[in-house]
Amino acid sequence: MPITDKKETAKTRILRVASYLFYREGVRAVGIDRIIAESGVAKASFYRNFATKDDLVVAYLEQFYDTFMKPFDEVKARHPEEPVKQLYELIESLGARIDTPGYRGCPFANTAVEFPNPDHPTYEIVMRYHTDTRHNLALAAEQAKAAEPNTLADQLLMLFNGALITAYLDRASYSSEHFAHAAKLLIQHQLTKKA
Amino acid sequence: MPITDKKETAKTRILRVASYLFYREGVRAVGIDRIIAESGVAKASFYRNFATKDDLVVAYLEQFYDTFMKPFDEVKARHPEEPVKQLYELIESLGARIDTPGYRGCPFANTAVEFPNPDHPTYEIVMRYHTDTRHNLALAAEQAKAAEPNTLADQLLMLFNGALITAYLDRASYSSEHFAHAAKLLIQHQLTKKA
DNA sequence: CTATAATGGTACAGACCTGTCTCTATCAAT
DNA sequence: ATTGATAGAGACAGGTCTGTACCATTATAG
Repeated sequence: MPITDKKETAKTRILRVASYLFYREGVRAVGIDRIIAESGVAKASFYRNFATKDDLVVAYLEQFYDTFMKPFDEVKARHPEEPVKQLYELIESLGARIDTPGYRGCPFANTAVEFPNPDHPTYEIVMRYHTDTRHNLALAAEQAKAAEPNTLADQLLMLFNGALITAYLDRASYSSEHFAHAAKLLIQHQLTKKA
Repeated sequence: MPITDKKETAKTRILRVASYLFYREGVRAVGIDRIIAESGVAKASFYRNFATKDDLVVAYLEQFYDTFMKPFDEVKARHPEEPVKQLYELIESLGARIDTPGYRGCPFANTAVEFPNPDHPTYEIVMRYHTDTRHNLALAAEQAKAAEPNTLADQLLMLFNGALITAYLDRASYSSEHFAHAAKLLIQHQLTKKA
């Protein structure tokens, strides 16, 4: 096996190019041939690293899973004893992600729209992303002593998903300030409410 | 030209079957051959009524456009002098739509995900749906004397889109009560706030 | 230097997709 | 009954897609 990793390996190159194209143009719209051409890789090399296109799509989502979950760990580490601050920073984090150039919506939602069949290999990771996100939100809400942590988690998740898709559909009608303001309103209402 | 319409014409049959399949399985996933087979129509008849598949997709979205815009007219007619009631009934209307069996997300958002290219023929109607919805919300917010009508419209649109996509991605984490409650909270905050 | 593993290039098979074409059958109006 | 519009059935072309096979090339390990 190779010791040096100076040159980017074929597998990582494929995954990088595929992620870029899948996210920008959609999974179904981007064919294997295009990925091979733009990553400068042989077709055989592709199929040696990914048995099927679906396997590549799952790997693409796994990457985003890590990216999307990291903020939860980060805010927990940064403010271990301040759950409300955790929630607020999660809001900032999502707003920043949306304001990033090249933003094209939520890759999990997008993939679920392209492959609605629960038998599809992508179904599992989309659900995992969603339930984990909801679980983390509920945990923070509970520690923040929200009156109804699950209600708050559901509402925040709804608003998060709404921000993600609205900013994608029509940039002009989205504002990170309006989003953050609405989210904080939902949080504050749950904190001042009697359980 | 035919006088009687007793038998469903080929065009409406195609559109009905295509709408069902496009909405359930996605536009790219459903081919012309399948639509022809399931609507019991000849291929020539199909292309006599729709020059291309894209034309059919646009017709499919036009149908949904009417469906999605109707509630705005209805609530306005029902409560012409009560804009807050209009907003509340719009919330109810959306919740009811989501709770309908066979619900599979927002057809406009779904199509935009499948065809992100602004040059695609579907782009225009998706934008039209979105801007019209936002405009109608802002109008009601203004008449309700919201402190910042455009802010409220943006936030409601975000929450509406979020409810639509969240209910699609994970039915278990969606609740029409939680949605309605969050929406009413945003409205009430804008009504009690000083301009 | 040699052996081994990873890679590039490319042709190809089989399926599916959109769209065109021809021919035949039906049906309503005159 | 004849005519003209509408519709069904299906072959076919040209392209694209996924996935396989074969062979030459490069680079690294021993």
